[in-house]
Amino acid sequence: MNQSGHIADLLGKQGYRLTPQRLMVVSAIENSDDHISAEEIYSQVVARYPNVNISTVYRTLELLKRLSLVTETDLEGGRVRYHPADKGHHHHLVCQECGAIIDLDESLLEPLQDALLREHNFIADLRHLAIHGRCVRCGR
Amino acid sequence: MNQSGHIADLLGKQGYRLTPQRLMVVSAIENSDDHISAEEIYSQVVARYPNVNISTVYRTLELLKRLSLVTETDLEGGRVRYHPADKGHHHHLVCQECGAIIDLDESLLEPLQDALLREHNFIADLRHLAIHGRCVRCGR
DNA sequence: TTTACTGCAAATCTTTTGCATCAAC
DNA sequence: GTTGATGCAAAAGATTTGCAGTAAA
Repeated sequence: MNQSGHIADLLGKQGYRLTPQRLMVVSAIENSDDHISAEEIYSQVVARYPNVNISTVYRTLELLKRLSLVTETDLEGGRVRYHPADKGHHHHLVCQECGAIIDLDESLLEPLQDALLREHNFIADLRHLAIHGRCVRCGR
Repeated sequence: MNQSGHIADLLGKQGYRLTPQRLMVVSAIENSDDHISAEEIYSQVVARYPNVNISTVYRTLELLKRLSLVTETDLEGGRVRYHPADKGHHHHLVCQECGAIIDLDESLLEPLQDALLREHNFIADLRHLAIHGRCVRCGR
């Protein structure tokens, strides 16, 4: 299980250079409570290091994805969000009304996963599923 | 239950002008076996009516969405797909390896829908869920 | 010193918008 | 004849890329 700062270690061990830009991108992702977008990461990094470029953020995210250190999810449409790959709970209920994002317990999806395997021989990758609908407050 | 051509009727009855461009966009959606993208609709329309503009396609889709005559789904990322709103509920298994799209029976998702309502008071809109993973042929 | 990484600017791709013209009603 | 719909061109938003300079190792 990765602790804070682990992603940077892994990068270093694999021979990737630990530039301040990369470290700040990684730390933004690790310190985010929830999924974070490229733009949000960029804002955080720029605050301390004003001349970083957003393309560096994207290139770092690309690298982290390739190494399976972060996962990307498309919770909205048109803006992808990132999240450390080993930080559990990757299911979300997204309210179409108010935009609220509710974390979903993994166990609720196990029966579905089993059924898909049984009836369709389909190995479902349910690590980052987003289910849209209406939350309690927004009712129907 | 809408028959072929019904969307155009509905548009007309609501006072929207039945331009050839609109009719062709609507017909492309109605005749598509599966979900169709804006770009694909555009190609079909341009083939017969070479000077239509893709912005017209988007404007028509926008209108049809607003009137709940078509539904949009985000099966991939970065490109949305369209589908007549009343053409049954589609769930898809999307193979990450070969891209195959397998239609999924609605009943498999009912338990999940119930569980979400029960445990989170969340009214899930599972009309167009896409589940990614690996199909039989691509194994794991 | 080497070459991976970065910043910058420009390109891409999808979708949206302003505006003058045009055609469905 | 009106007014809503279209075409065009340009903008917008997210992401990618080419290239020459820079700094991590």
